[in-house]
Amino acid sequence: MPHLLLKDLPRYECLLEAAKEFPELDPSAAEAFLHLLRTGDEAFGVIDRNFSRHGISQGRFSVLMLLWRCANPDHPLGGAGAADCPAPSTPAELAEAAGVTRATMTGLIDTLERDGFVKRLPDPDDRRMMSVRLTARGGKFLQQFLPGHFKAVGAIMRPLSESERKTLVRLLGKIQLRAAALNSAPGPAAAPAG
Amino acid sequence: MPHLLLKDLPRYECLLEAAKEFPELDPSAAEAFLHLLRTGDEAFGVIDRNFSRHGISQGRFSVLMLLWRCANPDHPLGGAGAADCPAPSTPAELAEAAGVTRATMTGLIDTLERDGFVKRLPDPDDRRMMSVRLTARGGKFLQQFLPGHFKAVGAIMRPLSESERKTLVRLLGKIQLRAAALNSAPGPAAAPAG
DNA sequence: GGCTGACGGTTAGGCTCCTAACGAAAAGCG
DNA sequence: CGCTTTTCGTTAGGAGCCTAACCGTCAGCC
Repeated sequence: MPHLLLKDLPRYECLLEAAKEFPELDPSAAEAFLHLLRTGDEAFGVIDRNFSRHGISQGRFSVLMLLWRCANPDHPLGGAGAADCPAPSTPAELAEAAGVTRATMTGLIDTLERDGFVKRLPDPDDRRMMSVRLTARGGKFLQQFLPGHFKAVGAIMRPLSESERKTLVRLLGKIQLRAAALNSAPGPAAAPAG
Repeated sequence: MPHLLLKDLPRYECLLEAAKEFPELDPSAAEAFLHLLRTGDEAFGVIDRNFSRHGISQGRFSVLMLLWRCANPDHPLGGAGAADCPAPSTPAELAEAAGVTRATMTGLIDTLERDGFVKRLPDPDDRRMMSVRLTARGGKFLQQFLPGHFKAVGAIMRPLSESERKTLVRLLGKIQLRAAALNSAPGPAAAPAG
């Protein structure tokens, strides 16, 4: 599992107390932040257990989904919208789409190829390039794996009503936008006010 | 950075489309789930950049905070509430509090001790045990690091109003509870309906 | 044509996490 | 007291991610 997070989060009263000493500490922001990371971790843990039960990891799953979309352009799943779908198939494109480095993608493809889920094909036009394809075995694996995966995702979100889910997505979207801006900003610790 | 996540999330319409083929796929659940992981990742990325700027990691930070609470019991920060604070100081206790294995904690303490932030002391009563203490240098580091850290956390959450933060925490709490239950359940992929 | 620069995939080495197993020390029990 | 079981910290080995550097190939430019 990913990050490392304190098992017991500080209580809100403790944050209030600590804010007296650190004026930079915004108690409600810290509380929301800790809950966000914590919940994301816990939710990921559920599907990660499901992943490892089937002998794959999040990274490998992402690659398979991207390649699956490429193999079956009819399927709307697997990444961005089908309309602007450039069907990533080279390691560099896959790395870009999955948000990892090319080096990491090499390793992922290595193990996927070793397990027979994908295969590398040399590009006839550009001898630098490779084309990665999903094998029949890889496609079969996804067909068997996905129902359980979707079921698990549904189970996690079951406590939320439809309107609550909408609200959650809206609030998360605000944070995500903000965080993306902060992440791309080159500045030091302090953040621009805008 | 931790997980690996698709850079471009599938759009809601695509999920709707895919649900026709996979009846197990709950579109709104999948959308909320993807946003949750994605946002958590992005938010973590912001503070992780701050961490690496100061030469530490999330794991090392957690250990320092836990030890800091132990060194200054007056401080309300650093972990669970101050009331039920057993002041973790042995590697096993730290591992339990931080939610990692003892083996991982050994590695974290190794590097922290190498950098002079903590030191190991043998327990006079039980020769198996060690006591880990924050050094003056470690405390000084935290005093210098925390304001910027809190500032970054505040910056991430700035787009949300106080009431929105409350709502977010409430919704996340529901998911967290559910995910924790699913994680501790021994069953296979499918989840109990309750 | 030949040189230089950019790009594609890979390799090497590091960090953090994990599981499995170890040796030393304590605790339970005859 | 001896024996087993538990607990503590550590070590060994693996997976996934990263950055930095590499080599082969393509493209621009004289």
